Amino acid sequence: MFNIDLQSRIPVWEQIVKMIEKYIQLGILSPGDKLPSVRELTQQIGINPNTVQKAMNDLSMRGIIISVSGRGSFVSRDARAVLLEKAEKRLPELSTLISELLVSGVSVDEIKKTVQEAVEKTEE
Amino acid sequence: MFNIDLQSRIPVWEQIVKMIEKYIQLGILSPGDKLPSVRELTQQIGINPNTVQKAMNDLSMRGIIISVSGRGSFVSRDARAVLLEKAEKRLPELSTLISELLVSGVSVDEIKKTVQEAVEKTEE
Amino acid sequence: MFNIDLQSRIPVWEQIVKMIEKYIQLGILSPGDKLPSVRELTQQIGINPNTVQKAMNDLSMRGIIISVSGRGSFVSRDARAVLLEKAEKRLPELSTLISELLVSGVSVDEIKKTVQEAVEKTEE
Amino acid sequence: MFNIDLQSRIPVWEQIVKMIEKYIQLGILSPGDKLPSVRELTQQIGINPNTVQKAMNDLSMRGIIISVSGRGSFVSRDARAVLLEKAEKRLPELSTLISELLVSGVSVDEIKKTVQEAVEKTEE
DNA sequence: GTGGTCTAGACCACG
DNA sequence: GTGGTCTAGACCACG
Repeated sequence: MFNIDLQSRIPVWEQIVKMIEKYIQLGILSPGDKLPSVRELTQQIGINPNTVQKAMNDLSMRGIIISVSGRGSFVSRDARAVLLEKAEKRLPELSTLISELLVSGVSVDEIKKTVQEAVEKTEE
Repeated sequence: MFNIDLQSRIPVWEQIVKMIEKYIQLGILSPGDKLPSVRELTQQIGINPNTVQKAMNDLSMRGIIISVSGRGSFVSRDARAVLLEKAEKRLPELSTLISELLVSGVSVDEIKKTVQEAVEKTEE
Repeated sequence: MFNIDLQSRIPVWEQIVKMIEKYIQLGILSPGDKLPSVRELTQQIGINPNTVQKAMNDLSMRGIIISVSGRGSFVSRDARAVLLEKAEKRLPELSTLISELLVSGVSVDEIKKTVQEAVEKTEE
Repeated sequence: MFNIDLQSRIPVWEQIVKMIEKYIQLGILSPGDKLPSVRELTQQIGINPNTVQKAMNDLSMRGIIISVSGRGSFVSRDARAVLLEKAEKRLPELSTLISELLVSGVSVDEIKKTVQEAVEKTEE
């Protein structure tokens, strides 16, 4: 369930954050659902509790999950809204990436084809 | 001429690399042209010489520039080819980004609009 | 009748204590009145019996209620006096909060307005 | 310079956050100023580096400081604006506290006197 | 059992 | 030297 790459330049705690966000976006985790506990995730991923805790803390501070001491962590009501808002803010990244590719000599056709394929593949 | 963001999570040396690559791609620097010296760049950007050196080493190792000791660094003949090849390899990044945006709830229309605008803006 | 916020950082047992104190202060519960049993409260609030018990112990220890084994708990004679004494001790909290708000740049007017409104709203 | 109470129910990292916020609000630290390094604070306060790091991370995520790896942490441009915004959100706390005191039997006069004194003391 | 805090300390990339 | 990441593990209050 969790594919963590310890060699990646992306910190492990961020990878955990991304994974959980993805599960929420895909509807595998819905608002109100209980997340696995820090200890469970620790065992599943085979990693230190503090690293998991850091991921949970980040999600909690951004209002994506709500952590209740002694009870567990739960997907917040507006988790998806928060994630959508975050994604909207990433649209400039898309602009930048496309500019860079074009300037490097990648053709418009190639870019549009890649975009189209990504859209189709995701919508399945 | 050099917009370096010290607060960015991208290392300064990588930002310098990107800048020089961009100048080459835009034709501001052409094959055979002499690059400013490490000293000049250091002063212009107002940064540690080692950082500039690291950027130059990276460009040199990838065959984008050729450093001749005692004479300076020059844009290589096949600099643009190297950069195109690198860009082609970045197309999967585009796929990934689009998937992530879609999964987060960003609409296909919004993405296509952003892509179109970026293309038009760059082609001007 | 009991608004318990499980997500609050304030422990549930403290929230129960506050609620009961409030009922006494508002005269909904008067000296000599019998409190609902632990069982009743447990069901009403839908929470662990130990948590309710902990709240009762605290109230009992501070002389606000008197627990008679086998008979139940009753509001003590000097419950209100105890609560007033406790409140007087909280005046420094008020000072601290106001200082913090002022130092943060909140205007004196805004603070006085908030104070006035709170007074009027409570006195109704 | 740092009064940390290890016995307090407020976590040490939060106490550090509060301290730094206060210095910014009082103008002892101004936008652009460099904060002491994690290691310096660690020694000054006599506490574990991770605890200090946690405080810095919190300030950084809320946009109050900007941490530049390898260079240090700096007070952000809009640090004071962020702090003011946070304080405005705390005005309901003031309402609640006053209501609670009144309901407990504290007189309006006593409350207004305390408010007035706090204002005068802070404005000196 | 649960999340949260804290210590002690190693290691990393960057500048 | 700097911030950031991570491990290993203890302890706490709460429920």
